[in-house]
Amino acid sequence: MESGMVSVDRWCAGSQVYFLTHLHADHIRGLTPKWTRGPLYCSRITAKLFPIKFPGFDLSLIRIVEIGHWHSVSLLSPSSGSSTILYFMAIDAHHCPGAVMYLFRGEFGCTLYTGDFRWESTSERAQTGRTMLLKAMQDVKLDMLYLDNTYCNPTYCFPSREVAARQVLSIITSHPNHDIVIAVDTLGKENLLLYISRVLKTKIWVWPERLQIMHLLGFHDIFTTKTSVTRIRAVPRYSFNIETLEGLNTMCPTIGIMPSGLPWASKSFRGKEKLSSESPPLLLDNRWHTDIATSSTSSKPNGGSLSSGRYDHYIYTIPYSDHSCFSELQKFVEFLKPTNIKGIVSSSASNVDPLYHFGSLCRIQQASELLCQRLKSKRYEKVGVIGMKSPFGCTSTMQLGRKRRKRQNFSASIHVSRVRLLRRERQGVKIVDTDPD
DNA sequence: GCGATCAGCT
DNA sequence: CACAGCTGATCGC
Repeated sequence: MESGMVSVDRWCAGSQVYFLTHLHADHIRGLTPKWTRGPLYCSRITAKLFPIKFPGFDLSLIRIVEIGHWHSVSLLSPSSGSSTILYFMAIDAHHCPGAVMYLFRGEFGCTLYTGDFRWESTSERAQTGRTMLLKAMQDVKLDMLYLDNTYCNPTYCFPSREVAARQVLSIITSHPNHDIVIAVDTLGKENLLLYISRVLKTKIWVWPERLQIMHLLGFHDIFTTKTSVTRIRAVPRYSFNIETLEGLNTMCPTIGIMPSGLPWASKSFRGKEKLSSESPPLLLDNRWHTDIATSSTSSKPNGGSLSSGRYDHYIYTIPYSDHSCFSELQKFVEFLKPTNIKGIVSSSASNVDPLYHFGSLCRIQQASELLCQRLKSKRYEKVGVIGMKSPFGCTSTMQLGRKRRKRQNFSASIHVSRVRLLRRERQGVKIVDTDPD
């Protein structure tokens, strides 16, 4: 296969088929309602939600990929004109509704693109995925793994969502007379809300657009837009801050719950925190990455007694994450034993290269060599292209989207040149050669 | 004027 | 630090 035939979460011109893993904003950047570049493959749930994100989108371009089934598409080599068949399967990514990983097989070999995913290896859901992957790859090795390396660092350690959900519930039940606001995005963390609703036998308020999404997802009697019927509200994360909580507390005692895998999520509130010596601190410390992760439920305010002190009086951060933690990534890689790995999130301060941590788990002998090459060339990279030897001796490439991450600290001149390079990339770099990466 | 893209922020 | 995603500025047709 030549370059530009297949794109995943990447929406530049030049591919014959386009794959979407899920509908979060950083994976659909570049996709517009006027899309005409080619067929777009996605899961059934994503297809159902699609018109909300892209009203007026030509739905005849959407191809639904059923989870757990092999699909195929014939692709044309732009230079030789010969055709080749791409086989692909979607596997539940356990991230947000509709999120899938894609397993590709073709003359280029076997590639798995996880997109954003959570691999709670002990859960029943992950067992299904494990079985599916085992069955789909029983006779082949995985040549390339594109991995959600959001938390690909041993410092990222957090419990399963089941455990985190119990922590959230415990906080709510320990504040029986408080209003509760929970920060959520436009998609994701539905299971947390469903769990709260089920156990507490209460409806949960959501904003009108979110209610529409809940209805499309099939949740009809659980959510409401009437504030009078419940003390629990799920609110947009961007509306969730110290000022909002302080404002709410002038009217009614209210606590906020921030479900996030980011260990520093609570710190972002510190800048605006107004210290009060009278009321006790309510925020959970963020040491869950060391102790709470291993305890069943620990939701007592300040239960872990962080030495650096208190955070906000109203906001609890809970390690409820839709991305895999480091140990889960490790298990995933051990399970798949890929020949090579590449992160789908480009470099940032604490997200290091998957090859650095998992290179020894790969089957390639030259892991360190590859890493050296990568470190030299990755700074300005946005677009990933896989190049693999096929069983037939030709080289193939596939264009893949990369998440954009905030830039690091650079000197002014380096920063400027990097901005320029990044800008050029965002305007669409066409990959012609096989990437040595 | 409008949609697409980007910077900045949380 | 930045999960995902908003707002407002700017670009380009």
